[in-house]
Amino acid sequence: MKKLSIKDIAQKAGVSTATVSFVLNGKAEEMRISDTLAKKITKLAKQLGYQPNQLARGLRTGKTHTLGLIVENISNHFFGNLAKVIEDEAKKYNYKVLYCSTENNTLKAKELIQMLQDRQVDGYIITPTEGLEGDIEKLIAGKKPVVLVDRYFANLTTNYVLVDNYQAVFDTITRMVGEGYQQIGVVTVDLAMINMEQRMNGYKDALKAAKLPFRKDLVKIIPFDASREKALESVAEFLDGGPKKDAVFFLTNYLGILGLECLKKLKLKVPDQMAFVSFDDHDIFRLHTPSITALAQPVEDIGRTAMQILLEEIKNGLKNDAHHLLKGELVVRESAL
Amino acid sequence: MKKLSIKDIAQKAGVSTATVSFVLNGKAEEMRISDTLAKKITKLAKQLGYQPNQLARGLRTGKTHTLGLIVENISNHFFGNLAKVIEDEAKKYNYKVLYCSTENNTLKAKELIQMLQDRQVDGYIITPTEGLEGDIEKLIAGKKPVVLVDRYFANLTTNYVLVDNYQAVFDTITRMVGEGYQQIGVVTVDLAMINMEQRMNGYKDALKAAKLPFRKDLVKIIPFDASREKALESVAEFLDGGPKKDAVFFLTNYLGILGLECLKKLKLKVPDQMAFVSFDDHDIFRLHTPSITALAQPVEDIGRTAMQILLEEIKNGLKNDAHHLLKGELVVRESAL
DNA sequence: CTGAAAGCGCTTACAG
DNA sequence: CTGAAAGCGCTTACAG
Repeated sequence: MKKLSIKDIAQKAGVSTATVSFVLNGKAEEMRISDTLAKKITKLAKQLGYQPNQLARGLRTGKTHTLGLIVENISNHFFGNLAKVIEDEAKKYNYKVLYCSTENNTLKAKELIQMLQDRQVDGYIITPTEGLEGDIEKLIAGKKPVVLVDRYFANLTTNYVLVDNYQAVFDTITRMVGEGYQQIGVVTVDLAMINMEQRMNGYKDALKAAKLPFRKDLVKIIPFDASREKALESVAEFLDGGPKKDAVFFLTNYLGILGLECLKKLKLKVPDQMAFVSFDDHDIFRLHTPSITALAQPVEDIGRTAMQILLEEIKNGLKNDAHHLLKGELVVRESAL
Repeated sequence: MKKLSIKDIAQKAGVSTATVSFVLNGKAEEMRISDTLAKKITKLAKQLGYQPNQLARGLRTGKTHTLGLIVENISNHFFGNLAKVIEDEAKKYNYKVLYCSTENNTLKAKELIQMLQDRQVDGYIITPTEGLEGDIEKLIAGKKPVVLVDRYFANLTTNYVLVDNYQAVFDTITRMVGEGYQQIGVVTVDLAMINMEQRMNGYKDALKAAKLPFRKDLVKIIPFDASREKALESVAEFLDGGPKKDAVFFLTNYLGILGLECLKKLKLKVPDQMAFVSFDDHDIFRLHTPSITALAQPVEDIGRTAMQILLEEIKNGLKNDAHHLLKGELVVRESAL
C-alpha cells in the first residue's frame, strides 16, 4: 500500500517526471507533448490511482489550496452555520478549510493565526478578537488575503463583511417605538468589539431620533466570561426588578436564549407584560411559546461574500478595500411587534 | 517580510542547518551540542521569530500533526459540539483538525477521505455513511489510525465510539411502559446505519420484553432526503391521524425538532394528549413549553474517547480493537415520564 | 517534443 | 561535538 509518486508513473511510462507533471497539470499542449503520450500517461495515472502529494506540491508552489477560518466558537449556532456555508463554497473552488475557535480569547487567537501561518494557508477568514490588529496587519503585510467577518477594526484597512448592525438595531427600535413601546431595556455583553458597539449605537440613536431619553438603568451589561449561572441570575434580576420596562432587546444570540430561560423561571408573560426581541435568529426562537421576534443575520450571504473576496484576492492580489454591510432581516413573531 | 528559514538561522549563528534543527527539536543533548551553542541558537530563533514550515517538515517526516474529522454536518447541533470537543482535545496535544461534512452522501464522503489522504493527515475520526466500508478498510490497510464515531459497520474490524443506542432506547421505552404508556409511536429516518437500527431494535425489544405487540402502524419512517415541508407534513399527519398513540418517541434530533413544530401547528397538548420524547438533547428541548424529555448523548465523552484512541494508535500503531458504547442519559422533563 | 537538474524547507543517518 | 549530504515528492526554468 505504499503511496505511489510521480516517479513511479514516470518509470512505468518510460518518461521523465517532468513530463508526467506537465501532463497531469494540463500543460501538455503548452509543453507540446504528443497527444499519444499525454493520453498514455493520464490513463496510467488513473489506473494506478495516483494522487499527488499536496504537501510536496505546497512546498514547491507556495500554494496549499487550504483556507483558514477563525471563528468565535464552532459549536455556536451562528458560527456553525457560517462555517458550513464557507465549507460548501470552498469546496466548489477546490479549497479545504481549517477551522478553529478563539472563544474570544486574544491569546488563543494569536496562536491560531500562527498555526495557520505555519501550515501555509492561502487565505484567512477571521472573526477577530480584541487586540488582534497587529497580527492581522502582519498577515496583510505578508501579502496574505484576509477577510474579517462579524466584526472589524475601524482603524485597520481590511476587507470585512458583516451584517449592518447599526441599521438593523436602529430600524427595529424605531419600529418598536412606533408601536408604542416607551421603556425599552437592552441586554448586552461587555465585549469592546465594533459589532456590539454598533448595535448599542443603533439603540441609542433610535431613541434619540424618537426623542426618548437614553437611560443607563435600562441597560444591562453581562460580562462575557461570567459563568452561566451568574449570567442567568443577572438577566433574571434585570427582567424581574429594576425600572419598569415594556420591552427588552437582547443584543446577541446567547443572551437572548438566556433571556428565554429567565422567562420560564419568572413566569413572565410575553408580550403582555413585556415584549421580547433578540439579535440573531435561532430554531429556539421560532419554536418557543410564544415564538420570539428576532433580527436574523444573512449568514449565507456573509459566508459567500467573504469567500468571493478571498478567492478574488488569492487570484489577483490584495486590495483590502471590500467593505460589506449586509442587511439584517427582522423576523416578526409573537413576542413583539 | 520574507519568511525566514532554518538556513537563515544557521547562517546568522555560523553553524549548519543540521545543528539548528537538532537544537530546535530538543535533540541538543542527544547530539551532544554544547550548551552555549544551543542557547545561542534558541535565543536567535526566538529573536527572529522563526517558525518552522510545517509543510516541509511534514513532507520529510511523513507526519503532519493534522487530523481529519468527517461529520455528517458541522452546522448540526450534535456534530458541532462534537467538533468543538475534538478541536479542544486536539489542541492539547498540538494537533490541528481538518473538518468536513458529508451530508450523508457517500460520494461526498469518499471524496473527503481522498482529500484528507492527499493532505497526509495523521489520523481520521469519521462518521461513516452507507457504503463507506471499502474506503475505511483501505485507510486501515494503509496503516492510518481510524476511529468511527456515531455509527460503525458490524462487519468491519475498526475502532468505534458511540452512545449505546440500543440500551438507551430499550431502557427508556421500558420505563415508559412501566408508567402505563401502551401505544408508543416512533418516528425515525430511513438511513440504513447501525445506530438507527439499534435504536429501532431497542424499541422493538422493549415492547417484546413488556409483552406488547410491535405494530407497524405505530412506526413512521421519514426519508432522509425529504424536503423540510414534506417531512413536516408526514410527521404532522402521523401525530394527528392514524391509530391512537399515547406517546411518541423521536429517534433522532432533527426529527424531534420537526415534531415540536407539528405540536405547535396541531395544538396538541403534551403530555396530556400524548407524551413526547426525543433522542439527543438540545437547548430547544430544555426551553420549550412544555419542556421536552430527551435522551442525551455523552458528546464530550465520545469526542474525548475517540481522540484518546486515535492518539494512542498514532503513537503505538494500530490495534483497531477499541469498541466503546457509552451510556446515554435520559433527561426527564415535562413532556413525558 | 522531452529530459536532466535545481530547489521548496525541512530531518536524519553518516562521517569525522 | 559538528558539518556535508541525501532525500521527502513535487514543479519549473533551462537546455537540447
